[in-house]
Amino acid sequence: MAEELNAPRASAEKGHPSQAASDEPIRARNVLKILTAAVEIFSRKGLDGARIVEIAKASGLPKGNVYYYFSSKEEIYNAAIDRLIHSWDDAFRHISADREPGEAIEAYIRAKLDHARENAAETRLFANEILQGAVHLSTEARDHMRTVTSEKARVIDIWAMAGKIEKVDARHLFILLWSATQFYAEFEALACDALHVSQLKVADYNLAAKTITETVLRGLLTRPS
Amino acid sequence: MAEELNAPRASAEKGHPSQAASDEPIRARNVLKILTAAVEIFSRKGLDGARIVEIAKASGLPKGNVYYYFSSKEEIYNAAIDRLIHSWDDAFRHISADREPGEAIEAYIRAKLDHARENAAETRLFANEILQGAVHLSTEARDHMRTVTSEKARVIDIWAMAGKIEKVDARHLFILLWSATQFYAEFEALACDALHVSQLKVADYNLAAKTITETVLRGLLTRPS
DNA sequence: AAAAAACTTGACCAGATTGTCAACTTCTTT
DNA sequence: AAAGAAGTTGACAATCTGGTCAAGTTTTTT
Repeated sequence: MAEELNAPRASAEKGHPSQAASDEPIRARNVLKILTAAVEIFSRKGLDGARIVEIAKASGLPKGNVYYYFSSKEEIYNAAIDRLIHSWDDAFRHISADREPGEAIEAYIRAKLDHARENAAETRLFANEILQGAVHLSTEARDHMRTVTSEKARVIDIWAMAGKIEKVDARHLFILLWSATQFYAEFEALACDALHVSQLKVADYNLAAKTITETVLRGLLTRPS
Repeated sequence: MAEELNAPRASAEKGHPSQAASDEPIRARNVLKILTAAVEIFSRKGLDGARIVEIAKASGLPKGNVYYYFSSKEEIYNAAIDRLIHSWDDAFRHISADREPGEAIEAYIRAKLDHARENAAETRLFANEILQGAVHLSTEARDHMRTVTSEKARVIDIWAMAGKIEKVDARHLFILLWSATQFYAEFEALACDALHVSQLKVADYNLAAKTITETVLRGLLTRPS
């Protein structure tokens, strides 16, 4: 209902995928401005806490213009959330049965940390959404994450059965890795306090990667003793 | 300014610590009701996202009554936040130089996980506050946490110098332990999906403790090889 | 039991917030 | 260059929200 408003929007909603940004420069640019600002604000305040004037101001557009592209705050939020899911898979791709567990897990940790650092706002937004109970995550998105997790858990099991790593609960292991790699972006204020720095730099992320990798891998890899 | 309103409140604000709940049954009971409800709501929505009518409803008191005990939403929030800090130290007490690192760290992990499970709402509230930039954490609270962290980091260093554990960056190690132990309470929805359960039970927490402990300790403890 | 203090409550207010819209400007098409 | 589509904008309305308060009830004190 009320989906037919803002007619021009609909025409571009599921536009021909062959024609990208240059096809609709103004719309694409402004939608991007809005979503970028929205991710930043939503990631700190959540859906209910964010004020759309704040998003409008951060995007450099007047409020009325924001409503030209999106019909409600929820719609902006959902659009922002939808973009998060795909980033889930990327790092996970490293967990593959045909690789050696040591380098695969190290690569995974690095990829996760890099992603969190380079997409801190998105990472926080995701955290915020889960904190609130994942109410706005589509069931498809959750199903997808579940499926990928199961798939990758089997890789861990295969490595364990092959004697390449110690026996470990794969799902809890993933949680251990997720939590550690996302922490620095999500709880930057706390990490800064703990590390006695005023701002996380690349060096801090490198030492984080080293600490996580060494600690976990040393505990995981079987040794030819 | 405007601090003199609600006069009776002030009289009990810093009341004689010798007389506890039974001294002011009604006030103590209602303040507790409000704070309990507030922690639950704030932990999901944050300061700006929470509606005080919602807190009022959850506490079973009419809104006007809530304002009889607290003069603003911020005051409720700060009161809720203040209670979090002390729980910080409790688990940390296990990290002590005169204990064996293996059992000390295991006890620490267990204590942290237990605390997160038993105080899920508080744990989420803390996470939410840090996510938003820790703006409402008093500087004393942050200083305290920093101090305790430094103190305990030295214990790790002592263990490492004594050759009892591998060399590791103590602060990043703590972050690894914090993130893993808090994850289950903060991101329960995600953990449930990952573990293929609809609700976390004690058994899940036990397996979490086992996985974290074994993985980290196996990677940390030096072996008499 | 009377008075005072503590507590309760729903109605109310002012400002904030979401969402609308008509008039306007800019871009695209022909 | 004309016409139509797309985009812009500030003003506006309806609702929501934080916070107040006066009038009432209950509890405590004397």
